[in-house]
Amino acid sequence: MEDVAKAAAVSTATVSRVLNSPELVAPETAARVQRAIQDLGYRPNVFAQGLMTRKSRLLGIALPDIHGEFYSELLRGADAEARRQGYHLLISSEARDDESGLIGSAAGFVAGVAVMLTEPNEALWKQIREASEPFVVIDSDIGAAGVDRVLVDNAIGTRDAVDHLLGSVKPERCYFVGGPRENFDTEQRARVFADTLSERGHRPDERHVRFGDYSVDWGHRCGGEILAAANGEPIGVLAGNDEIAFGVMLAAADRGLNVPGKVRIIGFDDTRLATLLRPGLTTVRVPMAQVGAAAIAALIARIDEPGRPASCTRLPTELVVRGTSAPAKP
Amino acid sequence: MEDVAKAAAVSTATVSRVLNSPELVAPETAARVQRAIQDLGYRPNVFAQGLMTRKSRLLGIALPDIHGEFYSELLRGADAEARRQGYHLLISSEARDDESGLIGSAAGFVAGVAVMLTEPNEALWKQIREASEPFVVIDSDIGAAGVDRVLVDNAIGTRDAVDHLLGSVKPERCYFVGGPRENFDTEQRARVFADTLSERGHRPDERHVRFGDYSVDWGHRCGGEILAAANGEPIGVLAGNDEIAFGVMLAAADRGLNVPGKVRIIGFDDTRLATLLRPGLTTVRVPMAQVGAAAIAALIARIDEPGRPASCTRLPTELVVRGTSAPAKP
DNA sequence: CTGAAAGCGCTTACAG
DNA sequence: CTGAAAGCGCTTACAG
Repeated sequence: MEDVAKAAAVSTATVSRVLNSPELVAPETAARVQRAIQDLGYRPNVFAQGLMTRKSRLLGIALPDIHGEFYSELLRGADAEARRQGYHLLISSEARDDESGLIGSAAGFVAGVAVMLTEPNEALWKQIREASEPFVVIDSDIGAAGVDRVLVDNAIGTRDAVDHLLGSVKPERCYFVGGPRENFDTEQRARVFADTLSERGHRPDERHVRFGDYSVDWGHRCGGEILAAANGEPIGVLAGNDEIAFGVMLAAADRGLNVPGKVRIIGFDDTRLATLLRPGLTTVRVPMAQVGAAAIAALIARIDEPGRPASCTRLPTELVVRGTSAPAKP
Repeated sequence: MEDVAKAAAVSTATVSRVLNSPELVAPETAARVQRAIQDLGYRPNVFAQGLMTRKSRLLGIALPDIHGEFYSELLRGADAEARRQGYHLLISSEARDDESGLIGSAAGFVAGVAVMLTEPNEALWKQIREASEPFVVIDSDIGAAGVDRVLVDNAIGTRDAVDHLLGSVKPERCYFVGGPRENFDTEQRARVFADTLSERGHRPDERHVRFGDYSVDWGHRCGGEILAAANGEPIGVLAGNDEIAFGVMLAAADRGLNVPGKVRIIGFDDTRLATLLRPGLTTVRVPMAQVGAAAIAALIARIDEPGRPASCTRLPTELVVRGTSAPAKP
């Protein structure tokens, strides 16, 4: 920096101003300094900057140990947005392990952090509320006392999926096979599933709304039970994610039941798996990359303007019709 | 820090020494300082530290825009190792885009960076050689003038896979359907495939060793061509990755050819897909999490001891037999 | 074994 | 609009 100042025949203060508040510098001076910066390939020292300004261009992102594909999509979106705004992304996959995970170890390190919270976690929420740096929470709909949040709007996609199913299946022959009961997304999907059916005059009971985990195995098992009890007319299954949906497809195959002929299946997430399966899996797309980008955008917005009211971004989900479901109006 | 010094009735220099070179401090003094640190919840300022020492506990990792699952597995391994050694991981998914990607933007920021390089990239290599911070290269077998590398040893798994195929298929009826020709892994897998067959007295020609891309589509297409030409006895296919293998399975299904009865198929990577398919996909497991961990370990080793000779870690691959291949000795 | 002091490279009131 | 100067919180020779 000293060299730049010398080369441009100004003080280091001016160089600093050119970089941080160009409006305070006379245009000609600024130009001269810019040129010197170019010529000398000067890059400000991040540590010195951080030491003075008390804030870095570093953002943390903490994810639970979720399905690989989700993870990487979200990260990709987050990274792209961070980069676009001149920030770097620090990752941590231990949102679940150690409570003090990223939050503790990156304290005072990072200008803010985005945490994904898929299940209730009071301990973590407490830390978030007490933390000194800005936080944004992904996927958690609760405990939102003034904390920025980014959510997936499961309602749209779920409603469309149920309507789609009802185009060719009776309400009483529709099932929801979800992930863990505590999982925010599964919970919301289950609720909207039940509500939508209710509006059609059929309130599903607990045999029709099932909870388990996000695995092929669970889908296979639960699908098997459902199919064993259901004979005759076609049934419809909305799964909590694509893997569960695939499990249900397997259960149908076990019984020689044609999909979509006898069983109409809809997944959730629109992962790669959905496009690979034959027939292709009808599913509800969740825009994970956008979720990541939105979280980072919200975080930076808060850093830039700490006083702003807490935001809540809701990203829409969308039904993607492929081969495992019948057309809406047969 | 000043407060800690005061509380422990020592100078800040001593506090610093307790933290960085405890062996230089008298045990009792050290204990006193430690206690003060505890009591006050003191955490050193990372920026001030970085400003003095010229190095951070930050490591960069740059990955090409590869398949989600790979990406996240590698990252998980890398993150775990970094954390274990008290480092943080900064990610960048743009190893491919902008040449100056992570390398430029994180310069002087990060104590070292791990880059994954799956194809020749002279421009990137040049930057790596000229960079001031330590680098370790993942997956690239070339241009290794004194640079630490972490590689996957494709030879073991490929050889085992071919042997496995040859247990029930004639050498002249074995095919390799690879990814991109320039891809280091595909190239090595193809070479070992050809060599192993040659040792068995049959040197395969270009009809038996094919290159395309890492997609289901390519596997489907290429598998279709191969199966169209091959009738009668069973054939064996080693695919460049699991998705290609799945494409070949699809091609077999198109023609009503039983797998593994008429077509024996082996994939590569052992992704989640391999376990989801029916029949389960026989495949060669690539330990991605370990690759990530090894890269970080090598990077830290170099940071700690800049003079050490360049290391080259080779992680073994392993054949995992599932349903798409016949038993070795029928 | 410990302390006083200089300095890392920046930013930012404070004067002018 | 610009510069001199203080200071951010640490580390590290240098003395003792």
